[in-house]
Amino acid sequence: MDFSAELVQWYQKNKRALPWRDTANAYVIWLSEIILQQTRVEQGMPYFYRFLEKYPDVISFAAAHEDEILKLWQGLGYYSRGRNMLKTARQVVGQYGGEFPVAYTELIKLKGIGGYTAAAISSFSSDEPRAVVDGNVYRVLARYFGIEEPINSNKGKKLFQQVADEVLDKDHAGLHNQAVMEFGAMLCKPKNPDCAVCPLRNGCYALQHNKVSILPQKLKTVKIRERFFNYFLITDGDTLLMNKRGEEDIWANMYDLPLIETAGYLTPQEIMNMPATAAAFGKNIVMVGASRPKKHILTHQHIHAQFIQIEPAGGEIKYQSGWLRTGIKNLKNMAMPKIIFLFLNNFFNL
DNA sequence: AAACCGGGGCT
DNA sequence: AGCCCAGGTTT
Repeated sequence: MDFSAELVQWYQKNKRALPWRDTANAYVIWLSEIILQQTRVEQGMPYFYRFLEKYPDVISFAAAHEDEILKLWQGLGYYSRGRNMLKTARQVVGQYGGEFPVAYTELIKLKGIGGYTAAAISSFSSDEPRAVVDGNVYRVLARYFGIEEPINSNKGKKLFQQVADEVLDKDHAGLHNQAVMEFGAMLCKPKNPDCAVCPLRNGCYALQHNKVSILPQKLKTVKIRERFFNYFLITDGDTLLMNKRGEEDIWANMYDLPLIETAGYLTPQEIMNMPATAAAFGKNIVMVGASRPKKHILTHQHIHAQFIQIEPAGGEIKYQSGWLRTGIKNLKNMAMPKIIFLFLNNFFNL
């Protein structure tokens, strides 16, 4: 038996009796699908009943006031779903004569209906062969077929939709779609799936390769640090003060300039007034120039750098670890981050 | 591609 | 505390 047939057989034996199943009424299916977006069945169920009782068809829904919809939606979260539903209901009444669309290409045009919901409504109401891809489908496909592409990358989304379309039973699209999702929700759960009793265990890549717990893969959004580097340009004849960076941070072991990092942006004058500046370079220093802030973008960090030229270069400087005086003619042999090289190259005409 | 939207259950 | 839920819209 193939993938789809196994799932459907499992589904027919184990499915929950849910009030929006066994209906072809696109309005009712739409109501349930919007409510169930990012929402557990148990949480959405009472709302579904309340909405259906108060608005038994799209005509009555479209006639509601937004305040009434939002009040009935209260506690469910993602309140734009309720507002979008009202827009869509009114559009269905105005443009489709109150006949809720069942074609994917029409449904996808409506507010609050994306690819998943359009596929769900069209397949459930008219068996249009469109594969649904939701959180459950990602999980089932990733595990069974061993797909390691992250589900939240553009490449991954395309790939999973493609695989879902390939395994779809096009003659029984609605049944197939419901089966995959129910299977993902009830058996192939995110944590502690019931692999021991799974009808697909023999063909499951993740189970055979001990990868159930790591699939599906998801790209975690790396938070970008905003950092503010205040560099000091201190020349003395044909030399300048440089800094060899340590092992820990970005640009490890490369050269930049003496640096005071701040938590946020400060103007050059504010930097000059900081006690840390006087402590490093002496009390009698004077700012003789400053660059505009420059932004340098790294994968995980945005560096906001500015260059402040100070004088005199006298003996008050307390050399910190890594600082060294270098001949300007040596600069061309020193490895520097691009933002430093660009500045020095421009300043000294290297 | 990432931010934003939300309450609630599970581990 | 972090992940996930029958995702979609906006920037």
